[in-house]
Amino acid sequence: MLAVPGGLPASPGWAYEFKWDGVRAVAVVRDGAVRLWARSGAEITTAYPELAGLRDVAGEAVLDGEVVVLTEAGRPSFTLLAERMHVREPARAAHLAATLPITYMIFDLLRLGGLDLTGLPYAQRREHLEALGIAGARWAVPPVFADGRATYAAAMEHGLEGVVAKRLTSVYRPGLRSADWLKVKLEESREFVVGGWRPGVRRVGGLLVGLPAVQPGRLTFHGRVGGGIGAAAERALLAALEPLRAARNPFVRGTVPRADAKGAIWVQPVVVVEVKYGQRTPDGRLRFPRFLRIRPDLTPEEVAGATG
DNA sequence: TTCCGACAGTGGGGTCGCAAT
DNA sequence: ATTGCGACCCCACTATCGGAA
Repeated sequence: MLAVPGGLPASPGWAYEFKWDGVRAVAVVRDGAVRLWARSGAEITTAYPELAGLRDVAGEAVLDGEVVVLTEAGRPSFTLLAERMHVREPARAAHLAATLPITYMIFDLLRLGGLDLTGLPYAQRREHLEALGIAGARWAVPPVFADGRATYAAAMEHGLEGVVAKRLTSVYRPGLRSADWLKVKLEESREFVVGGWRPGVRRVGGLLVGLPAVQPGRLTFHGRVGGGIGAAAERALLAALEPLRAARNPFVRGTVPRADAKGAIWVQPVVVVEVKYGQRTPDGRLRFPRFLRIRPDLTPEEVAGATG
């Protein structure tokens, strides 16, 4: 069951959980063994050997949750988890389980003792889940809250990805994206300067964007933006960028990875665009970026620099 | 006839493994 | 040894098409 993007519900009758930034996983505990499945249907058991211990706590059960890697600050890091996601070789997985351990955030109980619980309302499934008393070094049942605004504020304070609101009366619908679960993400939008673009299937595939560098007239690279460019926006972007074609790369030397520069058409760094995104990666790139609008009212000088 | 929802397609940040260069 | 590419993970958004209203 998947969540639909939305805002905080105003009506009562909802439970609020933190949104965990990791990999969704269903755990099947049966016959003294634990098997894990990804959203795609692929089995991912061998990637996370530290969850084998779940066999002792749940009996016969099917659990739903999110695999995360917590930083020292206690915040999930998808970037760190990425190093573990693809590992299938047992020896390497065991080594990583010791050096970069994951935590399984269990937030739903789909089967217990041979009984299907998906037809029960959320509130009752949650009661059964909590009654299991699951707690361990590598897994947890994270808390649920009744106050949406307070939960959102706490997520913001702790630098989490957002909040998921779940209707208390809703049944579990496997594989379905349902409005009974709403994900309310913490997002930012700000202005960047366009330093080039890459043609794609469309005329404008993605924009290479950056922020003014210390060196005048140059940019530090912050990633590519291709999502959110509709037909009208594409026309406007081409009209603005075509006259600015430049022979040289306006980004500070060495800040644009080779793979990003491939096929790029450079422009004088003049056009300012507003970009919406989730978070930034450790090296400053934008995660889930999408184009919002051109800001013809702003000049690069008015866009805060790379440090701001 | 119009509207809406599901779906495919296009774009993004990543890692890993393998094949081609 | 490097580069390219697809397979998996996370995703947002647009355009399209068929069915419901």
